This record gives sequence, C-alpha cells and structure tokens, in this order.
Amino acid sequence: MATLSDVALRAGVSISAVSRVLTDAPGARVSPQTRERIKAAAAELNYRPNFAGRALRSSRTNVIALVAPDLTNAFLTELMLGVEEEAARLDYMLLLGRSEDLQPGGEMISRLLREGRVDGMLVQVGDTTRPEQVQELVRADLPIIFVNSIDAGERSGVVLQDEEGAMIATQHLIDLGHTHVGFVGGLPHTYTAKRRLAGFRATMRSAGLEVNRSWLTARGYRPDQGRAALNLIMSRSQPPTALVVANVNAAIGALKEARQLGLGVPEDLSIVSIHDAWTAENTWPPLTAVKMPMRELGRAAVAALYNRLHDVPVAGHVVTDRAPVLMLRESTRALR
Amino acid sequence: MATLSDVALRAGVSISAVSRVLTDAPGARVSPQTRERIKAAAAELNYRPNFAGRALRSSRTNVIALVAPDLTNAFLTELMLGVEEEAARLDYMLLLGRSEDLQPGGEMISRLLREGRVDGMLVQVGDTTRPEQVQELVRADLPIIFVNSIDAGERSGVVLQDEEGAMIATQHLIDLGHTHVGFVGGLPHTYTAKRRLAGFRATMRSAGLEVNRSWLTARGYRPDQGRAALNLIMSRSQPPTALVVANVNAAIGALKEARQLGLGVPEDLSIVSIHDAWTAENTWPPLTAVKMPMRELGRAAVAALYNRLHDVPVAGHVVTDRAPVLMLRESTRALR
DNA sequence: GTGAAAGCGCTAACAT
DNA sequence: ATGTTAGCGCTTTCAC
Repeated sequence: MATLSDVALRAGVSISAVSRVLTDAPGARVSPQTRERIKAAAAELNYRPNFAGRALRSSRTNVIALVAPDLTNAFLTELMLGVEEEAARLDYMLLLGRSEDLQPGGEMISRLLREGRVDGMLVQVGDTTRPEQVQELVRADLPIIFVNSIDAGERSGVVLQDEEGAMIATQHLIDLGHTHVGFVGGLPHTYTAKRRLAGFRATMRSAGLEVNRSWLTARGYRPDQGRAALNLIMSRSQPPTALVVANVNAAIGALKEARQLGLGVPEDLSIVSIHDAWTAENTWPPLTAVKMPMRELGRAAVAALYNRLHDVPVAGHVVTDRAPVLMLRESTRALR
Repeated sequence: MATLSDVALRAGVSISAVSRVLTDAPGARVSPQTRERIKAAAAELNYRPNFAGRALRSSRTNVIALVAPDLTNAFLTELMLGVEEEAARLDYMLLLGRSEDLQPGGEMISRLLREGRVDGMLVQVGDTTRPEQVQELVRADLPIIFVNSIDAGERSGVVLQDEEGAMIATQHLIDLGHTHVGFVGGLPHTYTAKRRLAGFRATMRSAGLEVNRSWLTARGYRPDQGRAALNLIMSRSQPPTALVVANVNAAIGALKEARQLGLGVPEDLSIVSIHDAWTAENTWPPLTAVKMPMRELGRAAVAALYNRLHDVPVAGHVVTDRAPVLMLRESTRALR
C-alpha cells in the first residue's frame, strides 16, 4: 500500500504538502499546480490513507458502531438504513456488532470504545440486560446512545413514540367495536414494554373500557413468548376478542399459536402488532401493524451521537419526525 | 486512557518490559516479581492496548469483517454465530458490514481492506453482483473468503452442499408420491441457484420423472419473487402438485401467494424449502425445510480466512461437517 | 532480566 | 507556498 511518503516522492513535494492536499485542510495554501501534481500522484499510486496512522495521530476514527443483541431481527432493517444514511452524510463509517449483554466492563464496550476502535456507539440493549446495568453505563458517561432502550435523557438516548404507537393499535381495535381487548407485552422491566403498556392502558381508559388483568402478559418479544402469551390468554374462561401485541415477532408467534388452537384470525380474534417488518406482510393472514419510524430513529440516533461527540447541545430525543402509522392488513376486523 | 508508558511509570519499569508482559511475548524473560508488578499496575490503571498504536506498529488488526447485502436476513443468524465462535477461538474480533454491491474498487473493500481496518473479509455477495465482478475480486487476490457465493476454489471460498440440499428436498416430495414437481429457483447467474437447480434435476432424473420447464422459475430469493414465481407456475394449465423452493424467504412469499390464490398447502400443493430459519417455523402451515449447516459454514469461512492470512494450506472448501437435514413440518404431504 | 531506541503512517505546529 | 519536525502508542531489535 502506498503511503503519504510514496505520494510525496512521486509528486516531488514534501509529505506535509500531500497531507494538506489530500485531507483538504481548511486553511491550506497550496498552488494549483502542486495540488494537481499531488492528486495525480495519489491517483496513480492508488493511495488510501492508512487507518491506524490517522487514528493514532488524531485519536479519532470516524467510525461508529451499532450494537444489538440480534442483528438479524427484521425490524432492525430500517433502523440500519437510517443509521447508514446519516452516518454517510456525516462522513462516519458504520460497523455493526452483536452483543447479548452489554456491561460496563464488558468485552464489547472495552474493545470498541476503550481500545479506540470506534468514536462512539449506538446500543440497543436486549431483554436480558437489567436496567441497573444500563444506568451504570449511562453514568459512566461514555459516548453511547441508547436506541429505544431506556429513559436515559436527551444526552444518552433516542426513543420512539411507543406510547402513541400502542395507542394507535389499541384505538384501532376499539374503533372496530372490540371491548374485550388483551395486551401481549414485553418483559416488564424494559422501557419500551412499560411505555407500550401505558399507551394501551390510557387508550382503554379513555374509551371507558376495563383492562382485564387476566388478558395481560409481559413475557417478551420473541415468537415463542408470543405463542405462550396467546395460549395463556386464550385459555381464560372468558377470553378477549382482540389483542394488541407489543412486538411484531411476538405477534408472529401469537398468530401461529392461534392457528394451532384452531382460532380463526381475524374471525375469532383480531391481532394488531406494534412494529412492522417484511415478515408481517408475509404471515397468513397478513398482520395489521403499527409502523414505527425506525429509519428516522436510526438517523436521530446517529445525529445524537454526533452531537455528543462534538459537544453540540441536543434538541430533543423523542423521534417525532414521522408519526407511527397503522398498516391495515388482514388480521383485524370488526367485532361481529 | 492509560498507555503503556503510564503502566511502566507506575510499575517502575520500562515500556518494553510492560509490552512484553502484557502481550505474553513468547520468549520473554521477565522475573516473576516484575511480571506481577506490571500486571498489578495495568489492572489498577485499567489499561487497554490502544488499537491504532498496535495496528500501526504491527500492521495487523486481528479484526475480520463479515459483509453481506442484508444482515437482517434470518438465515444469516446461524452463520453469524458460527463466524463469531470461530473468530473468538482464533482471537479475532468480528465486525459486520452491510453492502449491496461488492466491487473491486468499491467503498467497502477500499475502506475495510485497503485502509487497513481489517485483516480480511468474509463476503456473501448479493444477487445483484455479477459473476464477472466477483471473479475480478478473486483475481485481485485480496484476503477475502466468499461465503457460498461463487465457485472460487478452495483458496477463496467456502460453500455448502447445495446440490445435496436440493436433492433431499426433491427426494422428500418424490417419496411422498409426487410426480409433478416444480422448482422455484434463484437468479440464474448465481452459483447457489445453479447448484440447487442441478440437484433438483438430478433427483428428478434418477427417479425417472420429467422436469416440466413451465414449472421452473429463476426469479430470486426474495419473498415477492417467490410470490410471483408461485403465481406463474400455478397459473399453468396443468400445475404441479409440489414445489421445491430454493430459499426460505422465497418459500414464505410463495406460501402467502398460495393462500391468496385459495390453494391449500399442503392439501393442494406441497412446498419444501431449502434453508431453514425461525421464520419457517412460524408460517402457517409451518414450512418443511432442508436445514443447511450454516453455523458450520460460518466456522469454515473463518478458518479458511485464517489459513489464508497465515499461509496455511487449505484442506477443502465444501462444508460437509454436518449434512443437510430435512426439517419435517406441515407444508408437505403425500399425494392423495 | 531489563532498558533504550527506532519507526510504523499520519497531522499539525512551526519554520522558512 | 512549501518543508521540517515532533509525537500519537505500540512492538521489537539490540545493547547491556
């Protein structure tokens, strides 16, 4: 690989001149001719700046990481796109990492941040990470932005309008005439689970409907947890006629369990999920879902991290850029 | 962040002594006491080696990248796990990258490899990458291992037993008494598509069955492509009674289209897919699929890359570690 | 058994 | 307008 010194030699100038030209240094006074010669030489040699040299010298990498417990989760697709978009715009490179359990002293944080491989991180914590762990991480004041994971305040997190999303889903069922509505939630200690449940409760309350505790579960977002939840709820002596499921994967599991139990969706039971993904379109029946602005969330996360890294004051951490919207498909219908 | 020199100061030794101890240098003669003092000092200061310093000096990073067009594809889950496993074992760190289109001069390759951010790459090329592009990449002799993407020979790729996988799927349908069997394939220029089709043809031939050309499609692995393929095939005047679908995502789309057309699966049409993923378990009916050893593929890919990076001769590039196996679910049944 | 010193490729402050 | 130089943190050769 060609180095600056190779380029300098070829162009017949000093190394610093080359550096100035190739990095487009702000106040660099370089004659047009030299500039041209340098650029030509760099092109001929196919020069690329060495990452380590640059990082060592400037102690920044222009790399950020997105770390999540399961990157293959379909609802992250849009998030990633948003993150990529904004990162590219700000001239940052994006690296992805998988990590189940984020601890302050954990390997991922140590390797990425403390060894100086990235300038900052976007983190989506998993179900298994306890709130105290996350709080500890926040207190450590590392350049980490938590993505819809925790109430970390403007400085450390960006969040979706989870409550509004749940409200839309719930209201949809109410509008269809359902009065017996259940809620399949995430693990109770997680931030999103709390807020989605809150949205559900609020909507039920303002519609004057009772929330039946035996129609509420809080088992998690995985398909198998959704299945178990549905099984439990529908085995009640008087089961609900409609269900808000707090996550699309859990909803897919719930849908499957309904089939297995011989329950018709939507004839016997309406199901609406929060979050949308390609998988929701391809279930049978196709799943009605509230599409959350994941792409905008991704963009906002990068922007927030950028601001933190550059000490720009932040302007709000709830993504309202695009409102949650109901994707009406075929898993819900009016109460007969 | 503490540096070697900080640790050296605290331990009252030289920088080089610290380096020797902390890197566990092979032939390092250091007294037990010094060793202890250094380790203690490092621990107290919470020392972590600076990535850039180390990389600059040694011109290796001990990082490899896995690059794929869509990391959220569910069938990559196991691959990632295998890659992680083997990478950890060999003391490499894994970074993930998304890239639609891999070109020799493309951004991903330039940034990761030519700027020295990673030592090597694992690449799963997408449908849109043309074979010539890949061949050019192979000729460029970069430290890249293509994962089930191309016939690049032992030196540059690892592949699954695609043909065998297709054979198992096809034979399963034949065993159920089906004689009118169609094949929903991937884009015709891709390596896996060719080999899966070959497996299908071979099995049909040895069963003495005719391959009806109007039951063959080659549209790609996406759900919408699977849908379109099914629609086309089933609109033939005499449609098949069973279908081998070359990819699980396409099969999910096909399944949906079947429902939409009012075709019962498996009553009217049996469907078996190649590849398995959690999404296949959660369709309705649950999808019978041939599980390919993705985890082993991931491990093999890392091992192959490691060998390349260390000039170890390779020992074969077809992953036979674990044979493809039929996951019998409910989307196939005996011909009535 | 331990330390001094060179140098990886780069940027930026300081000459000229 | 261009060049010289120091030094980021690390590994490794060489000297003692």
